[in-house]
Amino acid sequence: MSMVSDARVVRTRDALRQAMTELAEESPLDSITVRAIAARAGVGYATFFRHYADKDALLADVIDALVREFLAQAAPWLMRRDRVGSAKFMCDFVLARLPIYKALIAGGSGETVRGEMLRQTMATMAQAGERRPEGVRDDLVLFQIVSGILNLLAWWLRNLDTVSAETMAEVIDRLVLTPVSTVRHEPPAGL
Amino acid sequence: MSMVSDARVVRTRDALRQAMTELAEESPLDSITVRAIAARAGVGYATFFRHYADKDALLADVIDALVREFLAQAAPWLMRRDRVGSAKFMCDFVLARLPIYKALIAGGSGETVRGEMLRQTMATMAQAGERRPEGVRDDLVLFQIVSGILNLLAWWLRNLDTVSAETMAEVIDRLVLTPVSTVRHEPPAGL
DNA sequence: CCACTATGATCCACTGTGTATCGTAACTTC
DNA sequence: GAAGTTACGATACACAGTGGATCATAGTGG
Repeated sequence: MSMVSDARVVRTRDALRQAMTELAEESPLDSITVRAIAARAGVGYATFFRHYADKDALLADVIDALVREFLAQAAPWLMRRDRVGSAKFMCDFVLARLPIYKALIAGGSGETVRGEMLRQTMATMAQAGERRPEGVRDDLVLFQIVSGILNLLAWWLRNLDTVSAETMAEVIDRLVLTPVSTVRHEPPAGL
Repeated sequence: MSMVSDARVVRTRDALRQAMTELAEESPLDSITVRAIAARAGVGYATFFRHYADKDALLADVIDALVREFLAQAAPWLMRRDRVGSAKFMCDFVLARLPIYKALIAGGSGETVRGEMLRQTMATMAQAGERRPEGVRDDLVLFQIVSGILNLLAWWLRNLDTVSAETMAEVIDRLVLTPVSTVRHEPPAGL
């Protein structure tokens, strides 16, 4: 994929991603400047722009990696049809990486996370040769699954003290996964 | 509420809200400058800051008015227990004000809309003396209703050409309203 | 009618972005 | 290990947008 053989490039980009992650966990995204990122990464200011067009491009790169990690680990769970088990895995996964997910999902850039999650999920499904369920707008279904789960997780991350991962998994199953699975087999008129 | 008797103030604020609305329908929110808003409103640049702390404050004011309008007209529908009818009303309502809702919900500030919608809905319910259903985290329920509907509307506004309002109302009912209503009476263990 | 105050015009300091330049240091390839 | 390539740090700069300040003027409410 990435035809980068120069060790300096790898080092710099890793440092920038790491710096962005750290800063995102410390302060709101809008207040993070390119200068702060470069400083934290121990990298010259101008060097930043040799690797990323702007702050959002770096953030997208960070999110891309996070989503990739999630999908890789989640794949076996999603193969089985154990809905509550899948939901539980997601809750535990987020819980184990609390700071950054709190910053991203509950913070301002849930939009970007959702977009990247949708993109990569579609790509993964396409290469897995998933067949399209007939009579159902499966882009709407996928959108609802991803958005619905991210929504509930966003709420949960702001209410961790009052709701356990087990309970949240059950909620996700009842409010998103099960409803979507029923609509898949018995679509409303018109879809 | 607003203790403003000076006609100039009313005129200026109306002009600013109107200008913000027009510009939001024309271009992405981030690219709208305070200078552009002031110019469009036919108002001096410095005058803007005499009424709003920044661009977001004005946007919040505009959204506040939109949500207020929605809740006022939606109240009768929400009193009845006709879920599909309520969903249909929402779809038609948004459809009748397409440009601004497309800019806000499908655009970048869905977060603000959701927040304002949650705030005002809670306030409305509180003053209507809605009783708290026992054993259910009703803040989670309300959050899910508002977020879920706004999510699906956001998708719909990007796919208006392929899905009718009637179909969308049915989808909203099946994916959000009905699931939430079942969890209300039979909550998952732990809530 | 008059005191009051919102307004328009303009200036300014400040922050952040993104580009350009240049000498130096590090890396890859052979 | 040497040579050629290339990324890097430092710095300067043009530019856009913000938000606060001033002051004469015009509109407003009592």
